[in-house]
Order: sequence, then C-alpha cells, then structure tokens
Amino acid sequence: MRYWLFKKEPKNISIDHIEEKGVQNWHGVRNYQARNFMRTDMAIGDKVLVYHSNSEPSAVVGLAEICSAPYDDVTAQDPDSYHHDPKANPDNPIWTQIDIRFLERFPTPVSLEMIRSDPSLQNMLVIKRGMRLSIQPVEAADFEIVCALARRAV
DNA sequence: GCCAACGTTGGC
DNA sequence: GCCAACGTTGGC
Repeated sequence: MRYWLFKKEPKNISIDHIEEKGVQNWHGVRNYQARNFMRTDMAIGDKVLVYHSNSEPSAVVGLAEICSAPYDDVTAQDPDSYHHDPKANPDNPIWTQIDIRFLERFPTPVSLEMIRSDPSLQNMLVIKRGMRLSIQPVEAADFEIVCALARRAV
C-alpha cells in the first residue's frame, strides 16, 4: 500500500465536502506529474492525507482512501468548467481523476508549521520550497507520524 | 530544442 | 494582496 497527500484549497474541495459526500471525485488536476501518479502508481485502498492549502492555517486535516480506478476527468472537456482545457476532447481526454472515500477527520490538524518544526518530518515534500504538486507521494513512516500527531486529543 | 514571457500556485 | 517559484507556451 502507498500513501499520498492530496492538496486542495478548501473553498474548492474541503474535508467537509468529502465527509458530507462520503465519496469525492478528485477532479481538476492539470499537472502531468500529478496525473501520472493517479494513472500508474495508485491502487484502491491507498491512504490519502487530505491537505487544505491557502488556508488558515494550511494543514493536513483528515484521512481518506483511494476507492476507484483512474478515469477520465471530463471537466476538461466542458467549456463552462473552471478547469476547462481546450485541447481535451473525447478522443483525447488528457486528464484523469480518481475517487476517494472519507475515513476520518483529524481532531488536531497538522499544520505546515508543525510539519516544518518536527525533526522527523523534514523529508516531506509538502514543506519543500516551491513545491506546488497537488498530489504528492508520502513515505509510510511520515504518514504514521502525521497520523499520530493528528489523532492526539486537543 | 532553447529559453523568455507568461500564468498559476500558494505561503505569508 | 504580494511575490517567489514553478510549469507551460510559443517564437525562433
């Protein structure tokens, strides 16, 4: 099993949305590296840290799991979509999405600052300068540490 | 295939 | 809202 961090501004998709819907399609990814993670490296059951970016504070706020195979992100073909890509069409959908299932909301969100100040989490991609990937692989050890921090009672 | 210009991301 | 850092685009 692999571990991932999915980043989104909460005004687009938040842990509230994911909990409410139970299953959330993760659409709107328009970066080839992030797309290729979905296409080739993810499997059903992989665990996903849900991260709120551009937030107060930006933080890992919950846990989900991959619950579908990758499939076409048709919002790319919709001229009215915020995520429209004029190069995408049914013969060449270009972009991919995947479904995640809500598992848990963390009692203690793990903020960027907490990750940055934890000596054992210094390899996490999310704190790397200039890191903008919206889908990032996470090491198993880092995943366990983040979950342990997040599940502490406040 | 280089690389400058541009648009976007996202922390602050 | 600012702006550093990055990915993408397109002229050459």
